[in-house]
Amino acid sequence: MRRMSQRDRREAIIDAAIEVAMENGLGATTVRDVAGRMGSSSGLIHHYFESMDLVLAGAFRRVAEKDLATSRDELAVLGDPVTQLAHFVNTYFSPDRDPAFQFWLDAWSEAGRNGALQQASSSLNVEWQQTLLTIIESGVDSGDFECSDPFGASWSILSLLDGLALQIVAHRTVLSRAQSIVWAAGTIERDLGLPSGALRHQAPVGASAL
Amino acid sequence: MRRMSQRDRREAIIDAAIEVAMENGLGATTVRDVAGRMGSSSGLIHHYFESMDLVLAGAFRRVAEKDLATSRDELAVLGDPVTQLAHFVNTYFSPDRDPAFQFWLDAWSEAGRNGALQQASSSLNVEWQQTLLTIIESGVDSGDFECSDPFGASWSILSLLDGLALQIVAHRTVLSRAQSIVWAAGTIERDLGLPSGALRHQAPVGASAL
DNA sequence: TGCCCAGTTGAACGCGTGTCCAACAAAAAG
DNA sequence: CTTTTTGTTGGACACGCGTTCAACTGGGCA
Repeated sequence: MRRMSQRDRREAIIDAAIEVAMENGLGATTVRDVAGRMGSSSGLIHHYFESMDLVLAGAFRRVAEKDLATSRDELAVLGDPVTQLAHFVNTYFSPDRDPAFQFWLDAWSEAGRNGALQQASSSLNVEWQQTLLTIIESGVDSGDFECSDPFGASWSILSLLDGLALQIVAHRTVLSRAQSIVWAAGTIERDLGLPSGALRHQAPVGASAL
Repeated sequence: MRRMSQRDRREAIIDAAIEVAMENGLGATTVRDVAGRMGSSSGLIHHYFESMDLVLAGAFRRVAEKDLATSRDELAVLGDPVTQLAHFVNTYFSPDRDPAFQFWLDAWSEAGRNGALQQASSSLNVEWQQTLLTIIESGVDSGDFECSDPFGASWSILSLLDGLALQIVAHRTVLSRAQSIVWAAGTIERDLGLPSGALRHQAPVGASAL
């Protein structure tokens, strides 16, 4: 196996763990599978990570951080809060995000039994909520939104979206993505005092919304 | 070990599986643990269930069905739709339901990999949604609620509640139960054209709402 | 060129897993 | 009181798990 620096090897291990977890689930990701994916021996993993739990927490953290960063980058180039929120809602159920969302489901389930995972999961959930909070606050400032409790609204909206996404990813055919967008948009518009349809006036960017 | 009829033994196995899964989680529930809890040999389980996956799916189904039945019984004795919905929202985050909700988290996570679990999980989720739908429809009929899409509203409200409950159970301290009730009630009131505070005018029944 | 140390190996350890099945015992049928 | 049926036993099997560690490289420095 090609030698690497400590930094590179740690990254490579996490990369391999992500690939395996995408196929088998976080909970079913084993040391040997990760080593096999890397093309290395299994002993190598424990030379860089104290335990397998830390590898899994690292894998989740990386996937979730990248997903969040992508979302923030997309929001950054959009002008007003209404457009930003519309984009947020219209892309939340994109099939592209399904694998990352399965990671979230695994993390929420495992959080009670894996301390490192719980920490990663809860802190990243807070970051998503803060992303939403920033949009809402700027919308209240600009007069686009009417909301007396932006903090509560950010948690409510995120929870609504997560609850719907959960049905889509876990149960596949119970809810359609397009339908979920319409329902979420309606509830959020009422929550923020927006006119009906305000969050749906543009097609989702780069996402097939079936 | 005392002999039982096929029916009783199957029930006893599921009972024992539930007890174990309450402590260790669905995914960490083993044949030997279940047998030990029953005080029987481990071979007995496979005399009644083709595989361990079916035992776990059975355990989830039983817990979720009982939880649902309890909720429906409580709703049945309440008069008007507003009171029913208020009860629904005020009790959804009760600590009593935490163990059952952890079962849901496990089921949602495993659904993609355990067919029997996915079927149980998705059909029971639909039953919860239908419970909500019945309340909403009767409220629309009685003129208490204003809602053009009761079906969509039922899914949105359930998803909002699940999303909040998920934070409470998986992350423990990120959100408080009382706060979540207030947020959910606010959003639902706006969704159904209720006056602000309509769903919070009574204290939760038999639930410490910390 | 030769040494040294960091990166890497892979077998071994103890334990746990689901599944299987021949043997056993208790209840029911004759 | 036998015989048959049926619920139950518990060890065997093959495998997989996370973790450990002495032995083994191979690249960079002296």
